[in-house]
Amino acid sequence: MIANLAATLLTKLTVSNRLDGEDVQAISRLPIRLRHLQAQEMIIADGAQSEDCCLIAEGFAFRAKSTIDGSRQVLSLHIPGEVPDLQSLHLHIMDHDLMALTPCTVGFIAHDALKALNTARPSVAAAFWRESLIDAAIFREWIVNVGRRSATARMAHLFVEMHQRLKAVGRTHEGEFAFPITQADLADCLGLSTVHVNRVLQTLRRDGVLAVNRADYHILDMDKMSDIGGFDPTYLHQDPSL
Amino acid sequence: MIANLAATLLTKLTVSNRLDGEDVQAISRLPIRLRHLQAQEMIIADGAQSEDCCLIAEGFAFRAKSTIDGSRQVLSLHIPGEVPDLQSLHLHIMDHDLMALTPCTVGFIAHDALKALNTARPSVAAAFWRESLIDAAIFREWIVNVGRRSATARMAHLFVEMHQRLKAVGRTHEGEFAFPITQADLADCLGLSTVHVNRVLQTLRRDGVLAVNRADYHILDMDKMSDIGGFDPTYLHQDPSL
DNA sequence: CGGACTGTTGATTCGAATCAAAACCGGTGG
DNA sequence: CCACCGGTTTTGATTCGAATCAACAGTCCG
Repeated sequence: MIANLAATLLTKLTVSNRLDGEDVQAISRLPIRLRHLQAQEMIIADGAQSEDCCLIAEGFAFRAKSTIDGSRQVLSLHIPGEVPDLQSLHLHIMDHDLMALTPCTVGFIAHDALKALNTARPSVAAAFWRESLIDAAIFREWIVNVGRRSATARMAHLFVEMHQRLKAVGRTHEGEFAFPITQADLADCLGLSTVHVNRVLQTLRRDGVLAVNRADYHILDMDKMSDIGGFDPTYLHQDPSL
Repeated sequence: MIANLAATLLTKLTVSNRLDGEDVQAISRLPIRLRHLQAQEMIIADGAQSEDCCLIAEGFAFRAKSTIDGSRQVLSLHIPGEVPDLQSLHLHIMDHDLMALTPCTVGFIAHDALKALNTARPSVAAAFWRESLIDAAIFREWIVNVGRRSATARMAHLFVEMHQRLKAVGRTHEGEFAFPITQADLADCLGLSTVHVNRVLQTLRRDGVLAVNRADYHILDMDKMSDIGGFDPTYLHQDPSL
């Protein structure tokens, strides 16, 4: 079990980082507390302080922030192998919510254990730091997305990003991937209304670039979809040598 | 000179981090190469690889990304004491532009020197990591800003944020601060058109919450401005103990 | 079967973009 | 000292993308 969890983490870490055998060993030895979560279950709430980090083993999670007038903005989507609250290692108060998007299996790793690992293995610390910087790079792209792209481009960009990230951990099959998100949550990712999300989805389907069947997304024409979204993968920093 | 640059960096670092005497010494000994920049001068371009980080000593800088259709989104604004391209330490290719907003004095610090410092003094490494996480926290808030807030709220939020950050390094006087930005650049920060920025500015002035005289911004009613922007300072993580 | 989400459709409104032009400002040079 | 210039700010008229409001259909599940 725990071995499986660590393996998921390692799969993700090695997308963007080089780790040697000792690093892998040390990570595999991390004590991880398993937990199962329901869809929409809160993992850590805005304002809370936590003593551990959450590793997603199976399912999707998201981070979000609510404004006073009740509207919500999703800040990031997280896939298996990611640690969406890695920042809590150094920022001790949450400035947003972390929630399960779908039913999830997650592992909790104590801050103390992670800190000890970082001290013992600087290369692992560097990898985690780099992961948190990639996180920030994705935030930057999302600022561009909601700030300057049309509704259609935004949505296309998000789909290509999710495909690219899932592909890197082997969770796609020729443009197809599981993406279990409601249109309402999509709207909160993109800064749009659900009604408009629904309409934009229809045009993407009508134009033959996307097929959706429940949670099964299929990007039928990746080049066209990338074009529509103005997608450039540089910001994902998936090449460990760069 | 170099001592002055390091002092500016230390002022900023100690807003959010605890550093001991040895840390301060080590930072003060960093070799820094001085440079003067004109307004709108490129510091590092999207796609470039750099060997050093840029410390702002005087003036303002910004990071921005351009979409294919030519529009631009500003991702962050940077004030004296900040290192806007700290991420280049671990992400070796730029995924956005870094430019001077105003005439700037900046110091360049070699990656090698910073990496040596991080190895020698883990507490400094932790401080820099934390700084980069605060950077990410600000990105998150900006996603909310452009994604879910009205034009007026966005602008108010940005003004309060800038005031709060400048205040922390002693660059405000009772709601007044120098903020030398054109309405066009403001528009690119907020995902708005310049025309609309101009109109929103007028309403803020008319409502008596803001006075602007060239680059001199004066928030006349901080509570009201914070209210309009829905501002909550938690995300700035200015308390080193949290 | 009924109820609660989720997705879909249509009609209407509204905030902000766009287009276009004028006013303003600081600097430069004749 | 004033005419001129480029950049910035301001104003008005119009258009447009997306939100809102409201209702209805589909699907899952107890």
